[in-house]
Amino acid sequence: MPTRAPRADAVVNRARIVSSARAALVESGGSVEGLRLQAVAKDAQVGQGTLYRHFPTREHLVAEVYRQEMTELVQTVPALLAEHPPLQALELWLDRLLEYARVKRGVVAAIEASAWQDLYADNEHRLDHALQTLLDEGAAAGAVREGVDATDVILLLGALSRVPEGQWDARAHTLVTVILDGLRRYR
Amino acid sequence: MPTRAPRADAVVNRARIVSSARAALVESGGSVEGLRLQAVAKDAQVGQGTLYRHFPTREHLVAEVYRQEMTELVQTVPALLAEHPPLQALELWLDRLLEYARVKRGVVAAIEASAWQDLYADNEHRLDHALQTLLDEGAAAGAVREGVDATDVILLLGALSRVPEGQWDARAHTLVTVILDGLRRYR
DNA sequence: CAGTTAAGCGGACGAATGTCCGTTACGCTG
DNA sequence: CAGCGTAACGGACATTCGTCCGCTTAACTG
Repeated sequence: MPTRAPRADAVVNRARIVSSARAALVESGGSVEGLRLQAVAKDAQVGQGTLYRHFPTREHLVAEVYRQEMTELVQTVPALLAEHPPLQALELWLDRLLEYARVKRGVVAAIEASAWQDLYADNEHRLDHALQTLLDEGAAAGAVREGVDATDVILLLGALSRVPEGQWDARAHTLVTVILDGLRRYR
Repeated sequence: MPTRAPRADAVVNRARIVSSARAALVESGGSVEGLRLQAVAKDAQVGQGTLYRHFPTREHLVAEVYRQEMTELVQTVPALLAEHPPLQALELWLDRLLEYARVKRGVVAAIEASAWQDLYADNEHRLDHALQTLLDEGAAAGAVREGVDATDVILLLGALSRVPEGQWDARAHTLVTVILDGLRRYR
């Protein structure tokens, strides 16, 4: 039962929506809740219904905009674990997340959203799975506390998406440090 | 230059708006972003403009709904500090916050909002000040890390307002524990 | 009490969101 | 290539938000 490929016009429209959303996110400083979907549809030259048909919620749209970033964050976990102890791997991974989020503020919001909804059709972008791997390896090594799962951490990392634009440098690293230290297992 | 007292009808309308908002929040499980202001105005039997005149944003409205809770959380800090070491006082205070938030899910959202806007006319409800006192005393005692301020902690506590209804028991205490342990200063 | 002032009102209005129905046009098949 | 099925479309519509203007009325003063 092979599903038919999307129509060519739908593929083009979808790409145009994503492109317009990406530009609008840059314009709004990565503010997902400030993303005006009507304006995105207009800029993409599609009707409003078309936008919602492709992306049922704004989270779906943002997740698609940042698909590449999510993939990279997920794919970097095995290499970090291969080269570093689990806790250090976790720290380096969080630093990488900070780098992404510094430039593209919507990434954290996309991560938050993807923790609660299955926004991608495959596991390649399941950042919660990747993060869970880091936590599991850390716990197995006795360096990360048990009883915390990836969703908990994503909830906490959500704080990053709420830092005002002008306070990123003052707060972001501190937040991640507190979270990381809270995850440590001290003996 | 004494300011005139509010008119009697305005006082009544304001109280009706708050009462309707409180009921609506209970109905929606404390979801602030799901609070429909038009419905609140209608239920309160006031015009839409009247609602916005009294409460310019939904955060102002929610802050008023939970004014009593905020006062109690603020006022409990000196007593906790008088009877316990700072870190333990902080822990007990966070436990108290959890109790409030368990029953009234909008309390954390009100705290979040009040960290960024001056929503109360006095300092009696400045929860960020109260929390800062706990952090300062803890740092002075060498038990809480330095370089973290109340706003950082409030950002992190924002995770609580995003825990889905059915997962509170599974996650809330863990989140607060991670935050608290991240705030500790280990030597 | 009457007159005045301005606090406070209601709801019309435009913008934005999300839904859905009639129409269009893409892609497949014979 | 023509015809058919249906994927996909545009945009009207109702709802909600937030603003603002003309009107109402509460409160003060002489």
